[in-house]
Amino acid sequence: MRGESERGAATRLRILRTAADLFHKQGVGATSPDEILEASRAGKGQFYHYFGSKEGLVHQVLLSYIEAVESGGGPVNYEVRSWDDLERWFIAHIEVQKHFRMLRGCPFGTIGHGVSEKDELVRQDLSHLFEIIKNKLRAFFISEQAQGKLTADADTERMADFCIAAVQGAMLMGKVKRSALPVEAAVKEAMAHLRRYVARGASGPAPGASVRTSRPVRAAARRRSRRD
Amino acid sequence: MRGESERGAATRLRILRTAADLFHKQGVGATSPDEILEASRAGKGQFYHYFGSKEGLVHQVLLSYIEAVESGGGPVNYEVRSWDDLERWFIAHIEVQKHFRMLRGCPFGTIGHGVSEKDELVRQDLSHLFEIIKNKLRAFFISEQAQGKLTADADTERMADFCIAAVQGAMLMGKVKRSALPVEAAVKEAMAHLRRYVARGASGPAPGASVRTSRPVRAAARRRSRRD
DNA sequence: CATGTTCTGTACCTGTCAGTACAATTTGGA
DNA sequence: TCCAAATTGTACTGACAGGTACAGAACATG
Repeated sequence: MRGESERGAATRLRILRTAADLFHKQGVGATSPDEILEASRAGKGQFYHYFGSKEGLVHQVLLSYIEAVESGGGPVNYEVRSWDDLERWFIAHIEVQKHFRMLRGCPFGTIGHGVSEKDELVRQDLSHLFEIIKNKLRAFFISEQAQGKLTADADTERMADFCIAAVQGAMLMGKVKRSALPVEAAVKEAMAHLRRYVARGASGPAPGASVRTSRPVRAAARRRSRRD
Repeated sequence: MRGESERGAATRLRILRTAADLFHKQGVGATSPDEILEASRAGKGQFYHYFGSKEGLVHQVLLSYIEAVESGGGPVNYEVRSWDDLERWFIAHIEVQKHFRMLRGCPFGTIGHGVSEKDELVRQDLSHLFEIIKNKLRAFFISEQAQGKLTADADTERMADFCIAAVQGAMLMGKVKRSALPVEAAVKEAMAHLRRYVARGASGPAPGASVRTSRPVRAAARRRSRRD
């Protein structure tokens, strides 16, 4: 017998998913191994067998997030190829938050705010994760720029940083105020700002102004836990 | 003898300030009363005499933040009366973060991300705090609008929400990446966006483009703890 | 200086934290 | 079938969490 059996992999994944959900709900610090184990119906044995320590679990959770961002498995699609895609990317975050009745922020941001000097490894994982997201967004801006569709003053790196900051800040406000209004306000302004970098007379698809709910996001969010 | 003596008030304030610093540094959940008490050289007796519980302490810390925002005691000036004031408001946040070597985020945001459903009182305090800040920023936009200095599509409430979200998100990214670059990028884009609401031909002071360090902020930040 | 009040320090309590030890059980291949 | 590795549950540990009890010290006023 070598490596991991099917049963083991299932248990491991069950713990991982439960942990991710609890971390998102109440933060890493406020979540004990015991709580995760009870919710995932597993024992201490498995936990330390598969993850070694709580920090190891957090690392694995973040790796799974990175995987989801890169492969598109999560409720948010990071493959942005048009301005409408970008708008959907923004709105997807609002939808996820609404799905949890405005009780939670962004899972990445929630973990990020909990890091201190002692959690250097976690910080690096998160930094990497945000860097991946940034580069995905930036790739779109660069592509547009290469086609001459952006104004001269557009800075693709700054634009990507701005997108992420706006979304993170918006979701924090949504959680603190338990309201979607500030989130929608911030996202709307952010999107308006980015669209102003579209060069006039560019032949790209006309930027639609309507803010609609993206269906795929809703469906994906529904897949996730419904209880809080 | 009635009320609080001078000595008592001093101890109380010492605990309060130490707690605020530790909460900012490592979050509420990761800070124990014992740790606060040791750092402020006080005993358990005082702690529960003055604050009743840890939650009571958090409440008092947030009240002191509200007071600082309203009276202008802190390192950030929330009395915005010009576009340059607004730019200084943005930059002040970056300066505070730099002062702590990019190891911390915003004190409000750090506490905010730690709240869960169990901390409803804390959440309300924070919501109130952000509302005050929002209204201070909004007051400036409304004033500009009343003078016909804003374009027709400017929405003062959304603009204020956007300011706060941008700053909060920017500071989170700064902390996670331990770099001021994404913070400066996000703040620059946010400021550029807001300035585009300035009506052409308005007679207000010409929006300066330079991003300089505001001296008063530096001095105020220096007053705070230097150790991490 | 008598006295009740405020202020302060220490000892202690119960529960939970992250983690270990280890035995029991299941499993897949020879 | 038999074995060794993989998997699982339970009991236990020292450390620390938030909080209480309480006695002693300082203090303002009569």
